[in-house]
Formats: sequence, structure tokens, C-alpha cells
Amino acid sequence: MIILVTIRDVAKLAGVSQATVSRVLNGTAGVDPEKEKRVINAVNETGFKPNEVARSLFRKSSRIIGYVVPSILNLFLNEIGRAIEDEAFQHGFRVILCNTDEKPEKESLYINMLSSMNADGAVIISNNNGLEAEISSCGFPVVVLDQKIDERYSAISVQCDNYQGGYLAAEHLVQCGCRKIVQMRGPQKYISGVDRFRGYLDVCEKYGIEPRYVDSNYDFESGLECARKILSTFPDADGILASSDMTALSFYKILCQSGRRVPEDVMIVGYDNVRLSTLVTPEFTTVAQPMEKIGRLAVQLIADKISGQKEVPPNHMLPVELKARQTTTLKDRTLS
Amino acid sequence: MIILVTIRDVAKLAGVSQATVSRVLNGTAGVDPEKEKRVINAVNETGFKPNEVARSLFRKSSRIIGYVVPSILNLFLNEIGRAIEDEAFQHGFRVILCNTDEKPEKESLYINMLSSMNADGAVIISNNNGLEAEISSCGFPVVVLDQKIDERYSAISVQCDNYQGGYLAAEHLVQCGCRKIVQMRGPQKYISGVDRFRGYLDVCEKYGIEPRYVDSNYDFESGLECARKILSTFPDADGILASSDMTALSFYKILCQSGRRVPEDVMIVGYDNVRLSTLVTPEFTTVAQPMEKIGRLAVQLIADKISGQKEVPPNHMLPVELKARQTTTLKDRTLS
DNA sequence: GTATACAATGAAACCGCTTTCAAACAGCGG
DNA sequence: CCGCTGTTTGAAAGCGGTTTCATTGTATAC
Repeated sequence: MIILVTIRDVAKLAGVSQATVSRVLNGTAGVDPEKEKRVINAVNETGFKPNEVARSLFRKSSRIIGYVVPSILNLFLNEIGRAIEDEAFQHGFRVILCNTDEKPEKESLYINMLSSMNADGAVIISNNNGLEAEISSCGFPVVVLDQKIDERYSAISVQCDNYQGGYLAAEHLVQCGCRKIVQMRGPQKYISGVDRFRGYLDVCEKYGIEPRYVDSNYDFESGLECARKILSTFPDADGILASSDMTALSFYKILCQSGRRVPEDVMIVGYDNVRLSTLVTPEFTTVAQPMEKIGRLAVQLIADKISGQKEVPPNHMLPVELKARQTTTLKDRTLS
Repeated sequence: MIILVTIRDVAKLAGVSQATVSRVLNGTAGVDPEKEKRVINAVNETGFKPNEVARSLFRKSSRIIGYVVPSILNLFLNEIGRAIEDEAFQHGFRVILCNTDEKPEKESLYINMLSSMNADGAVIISNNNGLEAEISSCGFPVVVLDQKIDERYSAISVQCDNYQGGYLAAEHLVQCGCRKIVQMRGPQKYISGVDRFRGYLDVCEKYGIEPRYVDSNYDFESGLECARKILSTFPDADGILASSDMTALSFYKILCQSGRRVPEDVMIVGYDNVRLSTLVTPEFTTVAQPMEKIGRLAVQLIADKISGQKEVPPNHMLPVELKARQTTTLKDRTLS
């Protein structure tokens, strides 16, 4: 068993009071250099490490932030999580992983947990509107991703320009020469799904193209299903706007099974630019969301909010960028 | 600002002592039913949530476990992490994400941090031998993955049968008809690298095949480099044993660039069976490590160690399994 | 030499909860 | 009715830090 050294032990050994030890450790007040040296020696000798729990109790802050997501297995969320951990570390925060499986009860449970742990903030991804009350009353700053924030509600929002993403992706296909473009439309309960669809529709209108779409989710399985539906409903499709890089992968797989080639017969644009999209062959053209920036910004906003030094605006929009790679190409117009 | 309700407030409202409230909440002793009801009402009325930090301080346990890994971006570690979170949740633990980037100082820092947070356990992946002292003295049970445990050292080890993995993968290629099999050999500083190589060597000996290998790491970039080296050193290779699914992907990419086909010209066997290996096209043949089982077992071992009820053996070996998919196939022997 | 300001210091209070301990009380047998 | 268990109960003492507050000692001003 480990014998734990307390501040009292150090004080006794150094022949000073606990208060003095605390002051040396935190630099909160001047201490006689001679005593300071004795304290430092005593700390080294005993191997004293301040108990963070006791500190948290007094300070009402545990320097913990929660990352509350449906599942960390989602590569997009995973990359954001990595950035959050890194930025948090630099700010002296630790991050607690909270997988909710999209279950409202797990969401509430984790938020309450964080609250009773004196957490200092949370980054949350959820499509559960019932969470607003909990978020407003949890006692720490919350950044929600990919959701617009109601004015009267205290969270901070970070999202990417989904309209622009939908627009860029669609226009890219048009410029490559596609005319029968089908969108694997993301869930309309998410603002991301709605805005990207709007972007796509505007491109269709601009170029006089008839909009086509089939609903999908963002995960691989729903992508497979959607892909099959597209191949049977729109067998002449020549360009696909996937809802994510995962569903782009699904589409590619189904397409290969049907004997069609990418990009010669059908072009595909993914969404997110998860690292995976450049690892596979062919590399996937995709709309890049700045995942690292999202994660870092989220943590910075929390840090700003805690410090209270600057005003933190409630809504933050990040730009997206099209990455043209091997699943799209300029179509050889001599054939058509 | 949120006004926080303490146990004193509840006690006052219910007209009992804090002790009684505590007893009702924890069921640690009998309480008069009438008072119990008053306490429950008061709790509901005030919305009281016990402060976990105060509890932790007294109990010397925060019900937190750390997941200490080089990077959660590694898909293999990510899938294990997901399982850890899930199992931990069921045991009432939260998990703190600790990315170390393989930096010894970040490893130490996180272990000390966990220690001073009264963490209840940690799952650690590291190739840093200097960590032993810290692990032994951190005050909570530690499970290390993919490392054998020295007897005099108090951690618990969970690893997969790497010898078997190397053996199965190599023999599978032989059975598919490959004779010029090259291993992308994993780092020999890891036991996993050593054991898989042994498995491969034994298969070579068994079938009278000359061993060939090029050193690689487990990540995609080192896989690319290794793949190029293999193509130039062993241009007649007909089977590749990748060090991971990532490096298998690297090899596939380089191979496609060189115009060779998989599996017709060269077959590939990956390692890990990360989910990705079935999402890509072609689906990758791979050696499956039971990632979910690894994660869950690690948490269960920690829980067992904490409860102290059963003896926890220090070494745990899990079996691996070959998943034959589209990057390998029975070779048409009429050609050779 | 005395009054005043100021830095250093330790005792004690406190953060919010759990548990010990002893007192109060109820039930029961004799 | 008394003494003996056995159960409820609240006051108080921690858990291990930080901070307040009053005290001491030293330096500066008059």
C-alpha cells in the first residue's frame, strides 16, 4: 500500500505551518527564502504531490472538461476529440470521454456527472433538444458542435459552413462534367443536413439541373442502404454527393460491386475529410471540415469563458474547403 | 450563476441532520421511514446532487480510470477505447483520455495526474520501460496492453497471441499459393513485433520458404515507406504480411500505383481487424485482434483488483483469428 | 524613541461529504 | 417498574488542501 504524504507531513518536516507550504507551492504570497528552501527540500524528500481532489473541493474547479459524443468510433468525432485533448492539455485541462450512443438518458447522466465533478466545461454533440435545460443549468460553459444556438440559451456554438460545403461539392461535380448528380442527403433533423441540402439545391438551380436525392445518415451502414437505393432509383447517376466520407466509402463499395468504375462512370465527393479519405485507394475527393480547428477552438472558447476576460460570442462559423482527389476528375467531354 | 445546494441545505429543509441525509442517500443505515420521506422530498425540492469531489476526497476514490495511449487517432486504440468507455460506464467508472504522443514526460505527467486525482485505475499502452517505477508506485491498479509483465512488478498485462497471429497470417498466404512472402516486420522493441515475426519464421521453416522482411512501424506513413522498399528489394513478392491494417492499406496504395493487382498479382494480409478493413474495397484479409474483448477485460481486471475479492493473475493472453477476405484468394495454380 | 505601515506567519475556518461516537429512545424480559 | 438490548439520531471529527484573520516582527517616518 502506498503511504500518502499530506501537506501536514511536509509542514512538520520543514518546521513550518501548512499555510506556508501551501503558499510556497502556489506562490500565492511571499515566504522567507530560508523557509521556502526548507519547504522545497521537504517536498522533494517526501515526494509530496498535492491531492487534486482536495484542491478541487476548495476551488470548485477540477480542471476537467467533458467530451460528450454519440460515439468516439465515429472518425470525424475522433479527430476532433484528438484536437480537444491536445488543446486541453496545453490549457491544463483533462478530458473525460463521454459516449452517449445518442441515448438521451446517457447524455443527461454524463452532464450531471460532470456537473457534480465540478467540471470546468464540456464539448457536446447531440441532436437532443431536451438537453437545453440541462446545459443551461449545469454550471459550466458548454460548447455545442454543429448546432445553432438559441439566443436565450447560454451555450456556445461552433459549426462549419454547411451551406458552403454543399454548394462547393455540388459545383465541383458540375465543373467536372456531371449532370445527373444525386445527393445522399444527410438527416434533416441536423442543421448540417439541412444546410448542405440547400447548398446543393442552389447549385442545381444555378446550372439548371434537376435535383435528386435519397435520404441517408452519416454512418457506413446507412450509406450502403442509401447507395443501393440510388443505384436502383437513379441508375444513370454520374455524380454522387455523399453525406460523409463514410457513406462515400459505402457508395464506392456498392458501385464496385455493380461493376462501375470511379471516377470514369460515376464520381463521388465525400464529406469531412477524415484522415481515412487519403489513405484509401482511390483517394476520395471530399469537403474538408477543419476538425483540428474545431476542437481547438472549442477548448479555447471554454477557457475564455472561464477566465471571463473577454466577451465570448455565442456563434462561431468555420469555413470548409473542397479537396479534389481521385474520385472526381474532369470528364472527357468527347464521349458525351 | 448556479446556486449550489449542499447536504446542509437539504438537512435543514427536511429538519434532520446531515448525517441522516447522507444515510438516506447511501442507504448505509436504517432511517425512520417518516424522516426518510422528508429527506427525499427535500432532495427533490432543492434538486440536490451530491458533490462528487467531496465524496472522492473522503473515499479516496474518484471512480475515474485513465486510458493512457500514444494517440487515440490510432484506430486500433480507438476501438479498444470505445470498449473501455462502455465497460467502465457499466461499472460506474468514467474514463479520462490521456494522449501521450509517446513522449515519456507526458506519460509520467498523466500518471501522476491520475494518481493525484485519486484515480481508481488505468489502462496503459507504452513502450517506455522507464515507466515501471511510476506504475508500481501510483497507488491504483494498472493494466498494460501488449507488454509482458515482470513478476516483481505489480501491473496486470493483457495481450493477444502475437505468435499465433504471425503464424496464422503466414500460413494463410502459403495455403493461398504464395511462395515469396514478405513481412512488413513490426518494431522489435515491442513484444508484438517480435512474436509475430517468430510466427512468420516458423511457417517459413515449416514450408521451406526463405524468409524476407523489411522493418516497419504500425502507422500508415511508415507503411508507405516500407512498401516502396519492398517493391524495390523484392519485386517478385507475391504475398505481404502487413504489420497492421494501416500499413496494409499503405501497401495496397503503392501496389496500385505500380499497376499491380490485388489479389491476382500480390496478396495482402493486414493485422488488427479494425472496422475499416471491411469498409474499404477490396475488403482486407486480416488477423483479428479482439479489441472489444481487450478493452472490456482490462476494465474488468481493474474492477476485480479494486474489489479485492478475487485473485487477479498478472498475465492474460487472448486468441486471435484470421479473417479471410478479398485481398487474398486461392491462387490459380495452372499458371505457375 | 515612539508611532505607523507592511511583510511574513500560523491557527483555525472552510470546501461538502461520510462516518464515528455517544446519547436518546424504544422494546422486551424478569 | 427496572435494566438490558438494539436501533435512530445528531454533533463533531475527519478527508487534504486553501484562505482568512489576527499576530508577530521588521522597517520606515517622525
